[in-house]
Amino acid sequence: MGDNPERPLRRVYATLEAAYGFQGWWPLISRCGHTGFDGEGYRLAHNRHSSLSASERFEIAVGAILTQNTSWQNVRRALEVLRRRELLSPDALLAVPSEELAAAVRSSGYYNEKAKKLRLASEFFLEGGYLAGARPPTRQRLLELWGVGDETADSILLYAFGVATFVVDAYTRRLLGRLGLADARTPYASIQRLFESEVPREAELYGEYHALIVEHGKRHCRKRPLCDGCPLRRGCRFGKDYSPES
DNA sequence: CGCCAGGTGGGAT
DNA sequence: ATCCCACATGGC
Repeated sequence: MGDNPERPLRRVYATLEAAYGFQGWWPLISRCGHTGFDGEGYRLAHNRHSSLSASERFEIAVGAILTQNTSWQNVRRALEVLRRRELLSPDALLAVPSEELAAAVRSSGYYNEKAKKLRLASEFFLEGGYLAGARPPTRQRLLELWGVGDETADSILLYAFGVATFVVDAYTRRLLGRLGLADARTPYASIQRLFESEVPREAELYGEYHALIVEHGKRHCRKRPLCDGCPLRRGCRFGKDYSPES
């Protein structure tokens, strides 16, 4: 995958994979088998050799909500607190007072709203029986949940349930903008369609692609771009050797 | 200090 | 449909 000039997003994938290597998202604190803290990264978990437990699925959904407009660093601390207090299950989470839950996720910001979102999501998963049978909810059902929008719904579907839906986030939008493939007003669904029409519809591939975009977003494609050494310099409007064709 | 980080819902235009 | 805003912490 990667060298079809008609499909620029295949080439982008190949370039990012070559530059950063296999990512293997989603980062799961419960799979690192240790106590504490490791500076940059928890081990990645979701790859084709390992399927997820109900508890891991729930942790992913919680992380997807907590990371709304928030750095993963801050989310990770909150997840650690939740784990230490044994609140990383829908039942346990619903059993504590809202104020206590909010305090636990304080570091992730918007903690009152996020506490409410976590409670609603917990009820949703319990009542739908989604975690037990690993039977994914529909996208539409997820979107009916207060606090779950397009990106969060797709993240949960893709990373917690292995449904092949492409996740579009701020990094994705920014990258496509700089590559001249979208602009600030391109709707979520259009960007998603762009990827899904070009990239073979496989959950592993979508998961890896999104992870690579996030890595690229952190290393180079920030709001203020760091074009030095950027693997996508060629073909990017911010790069020195911009050329629309290549 | 100010800006930024893997958004979302509610309200006004 | 499309803007505008509140929501909030921690790192640089």
